[in-house]
Amino acid sequence: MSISDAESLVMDVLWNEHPLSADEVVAALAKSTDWQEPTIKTLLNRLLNKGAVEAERDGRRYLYRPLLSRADYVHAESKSLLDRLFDGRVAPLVAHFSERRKLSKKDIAELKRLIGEIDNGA
Amino acid sequence: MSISDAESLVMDVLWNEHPLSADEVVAALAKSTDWQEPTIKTLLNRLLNKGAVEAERDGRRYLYRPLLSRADYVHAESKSLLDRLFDGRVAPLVAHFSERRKLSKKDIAELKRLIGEIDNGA
DNA sequence: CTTTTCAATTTACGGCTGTAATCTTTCTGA
DNA sequence: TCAGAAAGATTACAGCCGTAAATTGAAAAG
Repeated sequence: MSISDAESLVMDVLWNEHPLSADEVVAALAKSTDWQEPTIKTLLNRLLNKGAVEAERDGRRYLYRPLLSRADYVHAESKSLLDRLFDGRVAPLVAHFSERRKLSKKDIAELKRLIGEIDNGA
Repeated sequence: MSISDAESLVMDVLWNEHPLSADEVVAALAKSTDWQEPTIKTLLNRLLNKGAVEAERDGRRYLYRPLLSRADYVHAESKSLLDRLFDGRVAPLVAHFSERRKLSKKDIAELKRLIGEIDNGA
């Protein structure tokens, strides 16, 4: 039920646009990786077996679409990190990056806005 | 140079207290895992070979202490997640948890405090 | 000095992952 | 209808990981 790093790059393509044929996935990944076509076929198959994508027949080929949502994936990954390293909470992570001076201006501005939003019940 | 999940539990013990003998590490992990002693010896050795811990002879045994700091480990793990999923920034992660209503009162209070601190140059 | 006994090191092994080649099936064009 | 091509499915294989047993080496005890 868990998705490996390589598999998640395939999911990225499908989250971005779907349904797609295997060939289209291969074309999209040619830009960001140097994987051969059979490699990507393997990854699609593993994702199928895991139930992370589904395939619908379209003539002689299949069209793939994600079953797992990107938001759910992101959440599972993030929660796992927070649980392991930050007592399951978000604030200690922010504190860590703040201590290391790794918050950008943009981050700080956005955090302010978020806190403001939350404050008036948004 | 990267530390696996099982290895990180061993590091946790050493970050908590060091130097420790292998036996002491085994004793500490007996509480949280059901690993056998040889398993933990293996993990200590792998960490040694990776340079994540060092060992100092003490009679017939060794005393282990971490070379990699917990803060550096936490940072590397967190940065990797942020890079993969949140465009390398902290704020989008906070936004994600906010959208999912996964920020505790405690989180929100602490975030407010952090932003306040940053604002007057702390 | 020899034997026993620990602690550490080496070896083991199945499963998952990254990476891919090969085989099989099924359209499609001749 | 038969051969060639295209797509998917199966098989491969080395490295890492979780988990641990077996071996070695050195210290302590007799």
